[in-house]
Amino acid sequence: MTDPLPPIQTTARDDAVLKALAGFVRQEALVPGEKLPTERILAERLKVSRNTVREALTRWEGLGLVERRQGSGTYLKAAVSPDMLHMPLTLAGGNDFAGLMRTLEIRRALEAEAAALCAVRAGKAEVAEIERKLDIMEEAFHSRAGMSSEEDWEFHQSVYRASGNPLFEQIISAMHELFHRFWEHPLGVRDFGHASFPYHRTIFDRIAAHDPEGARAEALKLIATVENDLKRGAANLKLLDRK
Amino acid sequence: MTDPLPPIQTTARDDAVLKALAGFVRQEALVPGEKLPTERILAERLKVSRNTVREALTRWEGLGLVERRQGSGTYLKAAVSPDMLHMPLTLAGGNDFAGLMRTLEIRRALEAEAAALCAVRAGKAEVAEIERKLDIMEEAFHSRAGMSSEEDWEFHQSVYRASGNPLFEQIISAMHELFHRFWEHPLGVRDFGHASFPYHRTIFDRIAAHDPEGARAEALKLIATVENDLKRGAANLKLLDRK
DNA sequence: ATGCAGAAATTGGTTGGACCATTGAACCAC
DNA sequence: GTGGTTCAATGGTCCAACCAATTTCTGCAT
Repeated sequence: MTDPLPPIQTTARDDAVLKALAGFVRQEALVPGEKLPTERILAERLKVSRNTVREALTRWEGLGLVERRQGSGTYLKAAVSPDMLHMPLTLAGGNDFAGLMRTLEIRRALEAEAAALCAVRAGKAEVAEIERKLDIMEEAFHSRAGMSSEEDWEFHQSVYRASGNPLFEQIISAMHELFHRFWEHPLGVRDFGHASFPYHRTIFDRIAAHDPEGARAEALKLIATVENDLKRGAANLKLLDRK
Repeated sequence: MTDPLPPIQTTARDDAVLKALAGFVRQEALVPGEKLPTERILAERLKVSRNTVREALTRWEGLGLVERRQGSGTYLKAAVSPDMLHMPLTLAGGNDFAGLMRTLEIRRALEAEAAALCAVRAGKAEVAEIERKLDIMEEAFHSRAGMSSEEDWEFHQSVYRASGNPLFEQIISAMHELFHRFWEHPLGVRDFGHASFPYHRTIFDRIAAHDPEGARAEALKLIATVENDLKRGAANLKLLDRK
């Protein structure tokens, strides 16, 4: 189905720069965190203007592949391979309550599937790692008498990782930053997330028992409690508005 | 849990440009397809260098919000609102069989949830629209004696739309082109997708009956058949390699 | 008038050079 | 050591010009 006559590329300077840079990263075996050559050096070595290099790097920065620090340098932020696919999503209106509910629906979908896959695939090491995160979370919960979003997030991430499919973690991580602020001070509901607490262990139990459908069901229950909390929070806000 | 000392932002020129431009788009009520001011005009009006304008536009271009055509102008490509959230995803390695299976797992997660939500929310009009797409698909199936990926895709899209959450369609559409090439010539399996055909109607039945869990279950079955077809295809390829 | 080829204006793409702002390391005084 | 100071390196911004693709205008032939 490939176009038999692909348009010739007479000018694609910045794209060529990115391809060359991707090759460089691969050849030098750079890992996230390392610094790549300065813009001036790249411009000189690639025989292009520094502005062109900057446009290319701006694209990668927008994709979250690199991070630029003025005065310091440009650093690799994520693994880069030549056959990667860019999927820029722009979600309109994630700031209000409705937008938050929409993102939560996506999370419910992925959370349930990740838990099910995890129950099938997680080996002993992965199960142990999840249990470790679960213990840490429960410890934090009891000592501070409330949900801790940080430890909670760590637990879920360990599940995503053990699912054997890195896409789950990528997508949910990208969304996580989006509603992070809401997660912190969630609409004035004091014991936010309290109701979801017990389901973390039930999910783990189903995963450890290698029961995919059970894990899926428990994950759905967990998200349902979070949804209820959110709705309660929204109701609170309405009351406040009306006062 | 918010960082008590967030880093201050002293300079954010291009970001400011984007914000100003977003405001401009909103004020002028520009819709996708319309042309926005030239870089030179923007630079003059915003009192910044044309380079800065270009960096900002490069970011938007990378996010798929605008399209630049040399000699013609810069055109709005998607709706833009000031409170939108960008979620650039870079998925490594979607070209091989394993990558395809990974994307399919994401699709299974979203498909099941979308079907369930659809069963809850779809009104009469949405159900009718889905049935229309289903009829078209079945018609194409019988006349051509095989699955038609185009009509099949249309059906699923109508389900995503009726879910009431645009994120489903956005995410899956972005991934769709990823495995589109595979979808066309699916690994040498002649009756690819054949097994999934009946589940389209069972999904629709569950949606029309407003049975979310039933719809979820049927959607899971459908994806399972596609997964099996894919595995068969992979086995075929292995045989071919060995010959 | 009409149609069309070529000139001219428009617009994004690229270049080179300059300067500013921030960073981090080396250095120094206490 | 601690806290400034200096200084080179680096990303951020600016400017002015030119290139390349596109669009628009112009004028001639019909």
